[in-house]
Amino acid sequence: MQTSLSGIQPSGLLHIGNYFGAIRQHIQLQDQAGENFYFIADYHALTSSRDPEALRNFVFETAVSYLALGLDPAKACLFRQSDVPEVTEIAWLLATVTGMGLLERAHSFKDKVAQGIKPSVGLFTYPVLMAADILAYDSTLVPVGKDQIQHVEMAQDMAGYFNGAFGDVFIRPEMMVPKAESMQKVPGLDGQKMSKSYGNTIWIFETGKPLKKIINKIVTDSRPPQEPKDPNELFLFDIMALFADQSEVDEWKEKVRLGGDGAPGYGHLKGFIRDAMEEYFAAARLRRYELIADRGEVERILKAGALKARARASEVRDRALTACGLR
RNA sequence: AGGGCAGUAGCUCCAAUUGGUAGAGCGGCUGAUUCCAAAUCAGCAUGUUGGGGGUUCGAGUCCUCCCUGCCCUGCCA
Repeated sequence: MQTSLSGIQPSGLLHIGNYFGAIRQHIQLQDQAGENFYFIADYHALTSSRDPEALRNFVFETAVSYLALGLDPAKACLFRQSDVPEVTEIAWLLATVTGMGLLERAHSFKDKVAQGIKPSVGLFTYPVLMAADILAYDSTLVPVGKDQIQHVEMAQDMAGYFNGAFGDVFIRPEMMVPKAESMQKVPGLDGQKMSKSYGNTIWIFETGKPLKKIINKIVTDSRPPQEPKDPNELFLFDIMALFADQSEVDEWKEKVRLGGDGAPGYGHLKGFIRDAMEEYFAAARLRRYELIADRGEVERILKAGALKARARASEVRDRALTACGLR
């Protein structure tokens, strides 16, 4: 039987890059046989948050977003990372078998330091906690984006170190990395990869006038509508393709390629994208409003998830404690 | 642990007379313009001056304690 594990950090509002890059695939997994765990990585978020109220809101908003976007609590176990204290216990056990060198080689850590961020010990040991997240539920499958491959490899390494020293305790999970060709490109407003750190994101649930303004900010050139253009070099169409049918996108592209009086300007294309996106997330937006109105229900779902997650994590922890001689 | 240096807006700052209403650049936001953007123009806001306490009519500025970061010298489970 397969056990999958997905996590997401509640460090901001979720954007469409998060959705098409990760969330959508995460949610699809719930329909496969086996168990599926989804955690909101609030311990991880604390490595960068100093604002308790904001963190609480982001955790809630992240839970609501997953549920609104289709996560079904009947099929999947959604919980807060910090509701499962066994994870931090396992993290300590893993830390004792993990060399400094492994962590010093972590890309994400080196990147943050290169950005000038003064790292806390928590940021440095982030991969250890993440390994504990992965190993605590005996997960067999971990879906991740390219940027997280190294972290999963490190989790596999740490499982190997511990098992090598103390016997078979942890299950080494497989990772599932989406194939490049199946990944839709999600450029940000400026054409770079959409990312919170670039400040070029579009919030999933944006609507109305704010949505119009943000879509209009998509960077274009100053060529007039009549001028024939190669649509494949316009990343505007990559964004459009996320929300519109292939045939519709092709129609627009053809008009742009031909140019002339019948050709749409960038403004028209943006108007179409805005409407398509608004429609695409319409149902989810409604569910989000309902969930926000019923905080208690969201809390109940998270608590129920935590109960199930703890049951599993405590089994794994006990196994580890016994193996290494602490019990 | 001891000694030294530093902390001002989201970011960067040798702005801030002897103690006298906290500034600039970048970024951000609003509007004009534009098919939409960009550029340009007009306008707006940046803030517990790391935190507490004290002196003073009045503290970014002086005193004190604490926090954080960097450097030096040590100590150690």
